[in-house]
Amino acid sequence: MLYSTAYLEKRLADLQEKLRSEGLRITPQRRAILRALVMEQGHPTAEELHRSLLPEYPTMSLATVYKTITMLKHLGEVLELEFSRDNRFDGHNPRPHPHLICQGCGRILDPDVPGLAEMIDTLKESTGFSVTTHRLDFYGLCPDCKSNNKKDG
Amino acid sequence: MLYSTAYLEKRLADLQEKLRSEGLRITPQRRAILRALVMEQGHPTAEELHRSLLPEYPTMSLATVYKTITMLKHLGEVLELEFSRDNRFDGHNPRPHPHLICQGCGRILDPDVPGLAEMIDTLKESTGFSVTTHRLDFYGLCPDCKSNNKKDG
DNA sequence: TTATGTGCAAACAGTTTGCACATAA
DNA sequence: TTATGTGCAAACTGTTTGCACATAA
Repeated sequence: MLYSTAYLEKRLADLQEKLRSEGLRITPQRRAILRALVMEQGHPTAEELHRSLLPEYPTMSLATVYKTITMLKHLGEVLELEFSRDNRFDGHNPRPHPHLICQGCGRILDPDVPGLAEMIDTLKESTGFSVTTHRLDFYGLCPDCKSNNKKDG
Repeated sequence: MLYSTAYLEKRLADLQEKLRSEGLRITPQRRAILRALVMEQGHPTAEELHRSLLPEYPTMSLATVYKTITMLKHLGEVLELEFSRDNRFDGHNPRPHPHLICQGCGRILDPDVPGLAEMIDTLKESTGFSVTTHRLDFYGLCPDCKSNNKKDG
């Protein structure tokens, strides 16, 4: 997940433009939440976003974070990863895509999975379903956590 | 998901034997919950299980349903599908496997996904992760709901 | 100026837990 | 007989909502 600063600034500007074009107001809170969602590498929870914003915006409420994320989901600009506790949000790539989750450090990567589109086509053919979206999470240990485990064990 | 009655009865007997061998008590409630989990086609929620048991076991509490499911998860005999609301449980195949979920009728199928093992091997190689488990859900419309949609539209 | 957004606190829903009572072994 | 399980109600946690006040446009 290595986006250039220029790329991230462009994404942020595009998001603001989208709000504007939808007639939605651009408040300091929304600007801050957009920025945090875009700049934050990784897939933060609502709590994490809120916590990271509090120092600079001491009156920022968690409810506003949730409301803004909900708005962005409806605009199709944020992907929500639902876990049974602590959902996480992807403000970079709002289209469904596979995730690779390290059970050691919690890191979430967006790996390339070659052949996925073909797999879904096959699935459609064999089942008669129309497959419109998906949620694909692979769990394991990242290289770092694998070697740490060996040291500890 | 078309298991024969004989197969389901065997699964039920195996589960009871597992409890016995672990020194866990076989109470009427547990017997009933095991039976419901095994016989219920599909992937019921805790509430659905509880509701289906209430007529025959009017004093059955939702807490006991949860506690029994938790026990079965620890024994590795039930797979929990976590959604942000209303988790669902698979008492047939407790190993992680792909699901195909109809957004029309809520039906959940366990499709064959050829090439999945190879895909995971490739993922391991390209990322250096050890991939130990996964959660793979494909969403769409089943053939029935597709044609109903056409009629309604 | 006024429709929209914010922040607080309360509500909500699914799940878990503490504890007195019941019961399988 | 007694360690384990049950059922109730309360607690918990992440998320949503209602409403008075604030503010972007």
